[in-house]
Amino acid sequence: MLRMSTLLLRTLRDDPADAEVASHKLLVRAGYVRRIAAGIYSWLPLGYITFRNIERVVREEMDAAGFQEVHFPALLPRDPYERTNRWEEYGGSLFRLKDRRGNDMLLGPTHEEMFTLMIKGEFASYKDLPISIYQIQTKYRDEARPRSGIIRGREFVMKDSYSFDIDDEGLAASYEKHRQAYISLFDRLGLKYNIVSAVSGAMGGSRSEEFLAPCETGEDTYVLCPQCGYAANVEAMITKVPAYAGETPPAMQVFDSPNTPTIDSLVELLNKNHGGGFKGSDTLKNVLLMADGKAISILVPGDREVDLKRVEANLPGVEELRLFEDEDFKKFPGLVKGYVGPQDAKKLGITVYADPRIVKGSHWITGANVREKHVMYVTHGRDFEVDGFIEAAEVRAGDQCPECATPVVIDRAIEIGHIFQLGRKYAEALDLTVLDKDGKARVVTMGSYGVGVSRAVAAIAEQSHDEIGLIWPREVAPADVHIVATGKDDLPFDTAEKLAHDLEALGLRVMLDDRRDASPGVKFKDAELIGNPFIVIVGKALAEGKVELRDRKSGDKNEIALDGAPAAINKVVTAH
RNA sequence: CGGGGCGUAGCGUAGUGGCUAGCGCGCCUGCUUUGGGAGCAGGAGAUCGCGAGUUCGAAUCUCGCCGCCCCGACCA
Repeated sequence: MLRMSTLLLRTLRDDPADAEVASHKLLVRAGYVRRIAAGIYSWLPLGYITFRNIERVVREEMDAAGFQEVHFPALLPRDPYERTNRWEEYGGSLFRLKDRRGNDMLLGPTHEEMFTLMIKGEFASYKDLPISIYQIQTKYRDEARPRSGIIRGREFVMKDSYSFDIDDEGLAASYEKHRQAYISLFDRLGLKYNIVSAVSGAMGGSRSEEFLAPCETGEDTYVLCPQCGYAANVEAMITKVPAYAGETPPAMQVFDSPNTPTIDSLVELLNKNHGGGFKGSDTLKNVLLMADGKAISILVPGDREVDLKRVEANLPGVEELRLFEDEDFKKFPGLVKGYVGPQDAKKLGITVYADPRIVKGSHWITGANVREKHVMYVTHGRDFEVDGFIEAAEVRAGDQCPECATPVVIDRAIEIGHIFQLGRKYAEALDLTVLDKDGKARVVTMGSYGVGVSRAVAAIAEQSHDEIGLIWPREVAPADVHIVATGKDDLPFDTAEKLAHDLEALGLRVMLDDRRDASPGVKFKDAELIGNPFIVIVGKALAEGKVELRDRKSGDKNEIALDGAPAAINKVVTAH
């Protein structure tokens, strides 16, 4: 039983000055967490109980799926991370340190290497596969900018699991098992979420989905179709465009366009000198990028910006991607800043990628590769060719859903889980093979799967609170029932004490406000702030032999007879 | 890493060169109070982030450092 009279807890009346988002403010005010350093928090009793409840749900669902729990150190040697090149690749986000002998060590940001080596150390046969193992571990990432309280910390707890299979079909099955386990665990945690297609990106796998918990303060942006439920990370959003059905345009026509280095200035000139009705979307924007030292041009409709994150996600293998700088223009004298067109790309030695909207046969107004001149009727397939299509343009609310063509909405969310078909990258780097039926060595294929356990505390708080405090789903709340005793004599306190014991005997978890010196108002405010799903008030109504039961979320209040109260309360609570 | 802001008691804050650094919450003591963050009286608690400098005098001005928050870049 949690007794308010002795709990290590001091609720705060004011929002902390360094908190911006609701979860951060409330978790601090209600006495769940305290900041130690940027992105590093300690858990007070209430916070740690809640945290462990979430951890327990995660563990139970992992175990139910048949995955085996293991545990690695957070403090790790450099060597395994050297072999996968991540000692370097991880950059500034890796906490590096040296032991007394000068050996390089690190605090694990994620544990692919260690898991791979664990399987390699124990197993060597296809008969041992498939297997999935997991841990619940503290991770360390020296984020450039920790933010939003415990949503994005430098130290956080993650459940990470890894599947090992002999072939792609096995991987697909392991992936699906994890997907199902995640669905049941997030459902149990009472989180609202969308499963969103993601881009596997630099990790080099194939299929990947994120579990995103929608909330305004989330830092991930994703696309959602209100009609068919299609959901995708902005990087993974697919553009579907019908084939060009218009007439074949006349031959290219160059025109003078002084002082029109931007799309806006070009459209203005067109409408002034060439009749009205021109829009930014009639023009073709050529955005020049340097990709690992190679010049590429991205073609998008003039009214769209290029989204570098999307480009990067869709250009696998490229390590450094940046916009053209003046230095780069010097190296390509044929490119005239502000007047670039794709017609002469071959001649200029530039690779051209087009947004899917630049369909074959469509014609555009674009730069003439000559200062102060543009061209119209520049036609894809006739006047220029592209080296490939790429998802490059920014995604906007109202863009068409690739599944059903309904206008999509754009929403924000917190990433609470990520499942990922890793493939053979780590197995190859660390030489994880097993012998197959024919006695031949085969590289194992892996999946990796993460749940942010500490982050889930904040995600639930974000999704489940009101102006006056937190509102926990029962399974994660510090207690099922928060009993408040009010009054000046012993009766309400003795009654509350007995009720607490009776409820515990029925299997409920109880928090009891047995403070004799606090006023009723303080106790009510604290109970509401702390956010247990049910509040029982033992006070005034005792005169009629009743106690009051409140539903924290709905605010519903009911008086119930003290006689038989434990059973009645138990019934309401367990039906929740 | 670029831009902006902030650092005064456990928390929230006032104080732009001049007396013993002020107030609210919280904390301690006593009395009263007990269904919506009680009242009165008394009290404890602050090297004003750290270090240098300017000055008769610095929380206040200058320089350096450290820390924290926000926007962006980054984020298996």
